[in-house]
Amino acid sequence: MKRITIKEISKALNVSVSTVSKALNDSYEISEATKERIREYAKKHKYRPNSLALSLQKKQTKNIAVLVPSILDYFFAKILDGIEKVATERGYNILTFFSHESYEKEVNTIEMLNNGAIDGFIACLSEETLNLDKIDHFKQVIEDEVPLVLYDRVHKDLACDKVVIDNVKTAYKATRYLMKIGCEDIALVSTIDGLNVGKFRVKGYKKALKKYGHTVDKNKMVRLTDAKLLKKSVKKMLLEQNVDSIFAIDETAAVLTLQVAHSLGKKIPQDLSIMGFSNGVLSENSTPALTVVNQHGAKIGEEAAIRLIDKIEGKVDIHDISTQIIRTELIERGTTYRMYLKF
Amino acid sequence: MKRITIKEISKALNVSVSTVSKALNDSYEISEATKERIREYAKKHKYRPNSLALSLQKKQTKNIAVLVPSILDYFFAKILDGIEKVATERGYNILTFFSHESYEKEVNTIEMLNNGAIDGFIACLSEETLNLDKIDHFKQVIEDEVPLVLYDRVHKDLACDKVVIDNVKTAYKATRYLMKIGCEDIALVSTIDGLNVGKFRVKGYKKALKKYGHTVDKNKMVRLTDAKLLKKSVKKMLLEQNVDSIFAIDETAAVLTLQVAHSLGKKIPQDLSIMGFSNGVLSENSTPALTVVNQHGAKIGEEAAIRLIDKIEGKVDIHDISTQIIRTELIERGTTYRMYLKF
DNA sequence: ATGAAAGCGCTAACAA
DNA sequence: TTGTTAGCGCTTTCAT
Repeated sequence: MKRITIKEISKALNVSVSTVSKALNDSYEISEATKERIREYAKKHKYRPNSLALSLQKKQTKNIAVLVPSILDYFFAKILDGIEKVATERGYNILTFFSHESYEKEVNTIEMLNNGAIDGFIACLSEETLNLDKIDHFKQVIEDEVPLVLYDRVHKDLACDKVVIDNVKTAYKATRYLMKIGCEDIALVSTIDGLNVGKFRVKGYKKALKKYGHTVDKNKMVRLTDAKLLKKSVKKMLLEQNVDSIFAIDETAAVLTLQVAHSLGKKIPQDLSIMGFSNGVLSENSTPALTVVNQHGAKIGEEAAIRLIDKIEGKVDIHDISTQIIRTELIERGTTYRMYLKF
Repeated sequence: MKRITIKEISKALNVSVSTVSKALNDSYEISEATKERIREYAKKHKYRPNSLALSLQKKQTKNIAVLVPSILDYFFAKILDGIEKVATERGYNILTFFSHESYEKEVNTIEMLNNGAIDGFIACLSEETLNLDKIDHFKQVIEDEVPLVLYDRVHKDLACDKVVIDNVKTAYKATRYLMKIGCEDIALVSTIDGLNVGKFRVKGYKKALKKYGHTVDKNKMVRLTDAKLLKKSVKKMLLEQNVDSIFAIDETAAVLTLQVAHSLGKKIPQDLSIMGFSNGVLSENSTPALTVVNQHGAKIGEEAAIRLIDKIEGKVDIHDISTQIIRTELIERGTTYRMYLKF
């Protein structure tokens, strides 16, 4: 059965299109009798207003675009889930795009969409974009006054709303916690050294070490993207260096570190404490379960969506930009040994 | 800077809107000189055609809706990733909705969208929908002749395209493999007994047992949704029953089973073999890594998208419906002990 | 080679 | 209370 239009209803019922439109929108101008007649006919023929025509007219689509580096990453999945939740509640649909860390995909997506197809953007910069340091496509969005909210991986030169965590502070907290429970030689392992957030975490780690009189030792920092190479390096470090704990600043690093430790026959946490970052399924289900600093993915997504929609609906002035910092939390589980609790 | 329209260009250049339209579409009717003038002006003022107006006119949105039970499930994330890949390649955007296994959310989503907002649906039935056995909302979509492709969790009464795996056969294969490598007492653990796919897998398991002369023993089947209860039951089973292997028909079941086995001090795979289903991050990163029957999530998504878009673009007749069965594969890893290889 | 006009489906200001 | 008309931004026939 073909979809029916307002025009066809008007013809069938011998009234004008505007009468039909008003009746269907329950306008006070139309008599109850006419309304009833029209409603009945509409219902019978399963009338559904064409959303494109509405959008064109109202100049708003109720669609928002969401750019995600990778949906296979649990942290981003949680963020997207949070975004979708709020969007649905507030009557918006989300168009999702996975950049797979490609600058080109990111640019293409934005260019394709920045033409009235959506009411706003929620995005996380791809790794390549960050490395290339090319952000003109986002600048264009801002210039066009299309609402834009960046999350997690942001850029200081982009004057728009942001929802992030404090990576430096969180890493600082995590490192300090390890010292608190008695660790003396805290190593660091990272598979995300190419990301600004990764660098921030290293910064926080170093800061904490210095603050409490420890020295930063290059030999106790393994920062590699390749899993095999990283495991090899961690193994070497564990064998050659004096290390009683490891701060793995991303989930992959944590899992790999745990595997190396197991393969070396280390008892976790007695022989070695491990602190993870971000609370994914892997961290939760490892043996032992990982102690981590958790970033609330869902919350990040929700806040980003709230902010964006507030902007879209004019509840917040388009020029009023803010950076929202979502709190992180330490979850103590099985990979850290609490010798005592200092300070 | 506000976005510019074709009308404004026409005014500025003192030509008609149709001339501008044709010029921008590189029509042969327009002189090169005029085209150049118009193109230049358009470029200078960053003209972008309004996609809504185009959609309204062409009666196609280049948007497809994707319904996913939960994006936090790695298997579904892979499927969505596959869908997005194909959609992007073929110039379509995807609107994503997460039902969180809610019938109501599913119905609302479909009703909201079935009005020209999208060109087609790709969906996986929610658990609640399956249990309620209410599928009128999908029937309506089919009746409206809006292209629809169902994946993974489908329904026999829905006459539309489907992309699935053969759950019975795959479970049969997995069970038979365990027997092949020498297992005599194969138990089954499931956390998805509420799903039709779960029931199919149990069926395949039983079928294999019978086929090779084993008896189906209720005491060796644990089917519970709650993690705590399930672990307790599995533990009990492992202590009281004679079991040399376990077929965990979903990833959660596999992980929990592994945890119980560890807690009981079982050596895996020497004391107990475990076969998982679906190859998620957990299966890959467990210790030991799980032997699993893998379902190719990305492939499922890609095929679903290809089929849908072919339907949308009329490359396939709307009434020509098919069920595509994606092959599964056994990945042998660390949780199965190969005593020998029978048959 | 260019333009006028109709139409996609709908809303809304204005008229009757 | 109901209808006429213009317009959202664009494409496309049909004139010119």
